[in-house]
Amino acid sequence: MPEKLKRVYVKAMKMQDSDTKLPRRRAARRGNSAPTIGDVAREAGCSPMTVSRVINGEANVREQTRELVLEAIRKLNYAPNRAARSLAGGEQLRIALMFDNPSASYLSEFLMGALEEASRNDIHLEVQRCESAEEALSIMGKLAKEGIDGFILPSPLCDDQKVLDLARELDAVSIAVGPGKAEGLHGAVMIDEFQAAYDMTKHIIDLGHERVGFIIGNPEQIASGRRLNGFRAAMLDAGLTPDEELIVQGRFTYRSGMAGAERLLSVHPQPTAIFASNDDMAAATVAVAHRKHLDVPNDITVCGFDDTAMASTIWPELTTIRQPIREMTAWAVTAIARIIRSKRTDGRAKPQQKILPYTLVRRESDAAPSLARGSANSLLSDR
Amino acid sequence: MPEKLKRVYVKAMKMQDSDTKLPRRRAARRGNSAPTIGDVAREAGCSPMTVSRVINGEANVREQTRELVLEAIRKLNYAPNRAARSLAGGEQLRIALMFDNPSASYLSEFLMGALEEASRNDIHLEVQRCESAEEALSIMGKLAKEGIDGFILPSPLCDDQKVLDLARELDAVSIAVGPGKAEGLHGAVMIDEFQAAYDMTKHIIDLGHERVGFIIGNPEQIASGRRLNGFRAAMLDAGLTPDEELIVQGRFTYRSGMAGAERLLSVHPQPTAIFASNDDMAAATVAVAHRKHLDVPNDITVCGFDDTAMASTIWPELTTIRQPIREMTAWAVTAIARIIRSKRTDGRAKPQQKILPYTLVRRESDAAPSLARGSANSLLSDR
DNA sequence: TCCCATCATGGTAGCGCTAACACAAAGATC
DNA sequence: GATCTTTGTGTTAGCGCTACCATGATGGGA
Repeated sequence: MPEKLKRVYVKAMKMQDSDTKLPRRRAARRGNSAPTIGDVAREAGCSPMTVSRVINGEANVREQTRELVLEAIRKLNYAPNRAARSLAGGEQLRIALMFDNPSASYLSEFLMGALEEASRNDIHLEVQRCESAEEALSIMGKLAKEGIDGFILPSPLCDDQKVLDLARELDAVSIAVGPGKAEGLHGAVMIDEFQAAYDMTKHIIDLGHERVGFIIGNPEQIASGRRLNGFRAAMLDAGLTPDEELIVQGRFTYRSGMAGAERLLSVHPQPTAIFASNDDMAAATVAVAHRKHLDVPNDITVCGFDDTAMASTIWPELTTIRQPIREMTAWAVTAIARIIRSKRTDGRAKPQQKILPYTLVRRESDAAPSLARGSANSLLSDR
Repeated sequence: MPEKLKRVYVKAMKMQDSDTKLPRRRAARRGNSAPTIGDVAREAGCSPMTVSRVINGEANVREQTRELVLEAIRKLNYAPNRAARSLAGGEQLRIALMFDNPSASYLSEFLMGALEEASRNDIHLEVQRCESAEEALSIMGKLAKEGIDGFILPSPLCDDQKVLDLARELDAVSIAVGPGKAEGLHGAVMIDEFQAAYDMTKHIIDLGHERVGFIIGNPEQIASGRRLNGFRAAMLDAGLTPDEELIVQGRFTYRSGMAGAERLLSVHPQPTAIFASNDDMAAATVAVAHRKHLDVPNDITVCGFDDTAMASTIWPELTTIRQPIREMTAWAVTAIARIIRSKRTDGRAKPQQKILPYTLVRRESDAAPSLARGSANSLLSDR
């Protein structure tokens, strides 16, 4: 063993010598001299190969050696060079993150989750905005021709049948983020929309509300139906028959939320709570309520869904459901990587699905119904 | 020349031969066999080096050769391997994108601009969220120790003196995005906040308004003062003396916007227009106006600043100023790269500054003042 | 006791690309 | 015409890392 060590050292010394002879070469090549696997090896007294094994957590390294290497890494503050790694590894995954909804407040979460995970796994992420499903189709086609390995399709793209069809056709791996008909795709991450809506409804009921209004989301998105079903089920389970007059159609937009809220608030007796299928519509509901001089939450409880920036920007801040968007995209990225790998090895890979937990974020827009109910609308004070 | 070509061909053939002898090697190494620079060279009948030159747009390549190579590239659908490129290039820039403001609607634009540019230039981007200036400080310290090359500091981080001080101390290159005191930093990108506010004010005045209210932004951010000054200057230039009662302090938050709007709308005679220093405050102003049964824009014009998602979500959609956030971050990334390079070559680099053009986005929240002014508040119809 | 698995490690040969130099051919300069 | 430049191209030697095999040391079963 010492014999070998010596050999390594000698080689290292020789390299340094030749450096002295040709100083320009190395100095010019690498601007900042970050420590390499070789430096670590010299420090730990082993070969670069062993260091590589330790870094990659491979088996067959003696515990003692591993410790030595780890200490050397810590001492030199070594970090592996990604470029070299993926070059030598030979694997170069490219996956595209498509998104519609350019103003979606969850976009930042969405990007962050994907980005972080991609950089951790040396995956090249291509972020693609598209204004419409049609544009998505053409972009996907182009990328597929360039040989992209996978697509991440967030809602509402994964609600679009044409997009789904195309994704199925291409031989890239596609994963939906959000409640899509994942059939044909290679996987999907989502929360349990039904249960989340159920929980929120139950939360409202537990507060004491009996007349609860509901604004449905865009009928073209699958989430809308699931949320509505959750609402209905919770009402029924609480022994309350949902008043069909208090269930109105919306389209996930602020505008549609305003219209819905206007309708709901002109029903008699008025609902004491309104559960909107997303935050934009909930915010619109708050605005309409305020215009009618109803105080939120004292005269009326308003709850949203999604926990977008809107929810915590307006006043009062909205009680809503938070989706773990970041974890969802992170999972999507790793899942794609996993599927592609197993596809390259075994040939085929079975689709994966993941349901992540949501959170009911309670803020300031809900309260027990006021006792003096009915026509008594307390005037909103100026502050 | 034909003599040389032949040599190249021969070599290429030999390579293929050895491939045949050791088929596992290459096949196993690279999963998908993307064309390499060598394939292009063979196709074009020249050396890989020449192909490299063409790709990198270097001089000293005959026009005819360049065409040949370009055609080969097109034919093979070749795309350079990023990993190999940055490995061989020896340069590995790592820059951190710090951000506070987690709910900032411009975050997605912000990320997109940076991401795109970073991937174009093979720069490794590290996205870092921080909840506070303190956290930013500690993160920056940690990253600096890890040897990061640069920081991108968007507002409000670049308004914080401590952050600025730290950035100056570290030997990474820091660039502000937004109106910071860029002194000491290596550069800044921004729009002309003064002129933008001036233009918006002028737009409002040109509509016929004379009593224009203004809600100032967070006093700790430099943009606030500049926007205020722009407002004042435009009023003065139009021969209108700004009524000090109609200039109220805000803090860029929705809540502060509500308070400001309440104050402004209780002044007599009421202003016929309110210019809020950002969209959140403008949205709050719309909400307050609605609560007072003032129609926007017929009874009162409300304008914002920034063109965040909020501006185009609420109803009516806000007339506002759009900053070219995407271009700004893109510029920041390339500027950092440029500065670092010239720092490594010449030793020192002069700071860079860039002012990008903004746009006044006219939507539905502004109109000429109604003729029946004063106490006549037309009731808002239900739709 | 010998042989063959098994383990821990080292050596070698690239991954795809570019920096640096080499070199021949064609002008430019005296 | 001899020398120096310039121009267009090729050759060589890596960048930092990992796949693949080779090797030497162990250990158990024949």
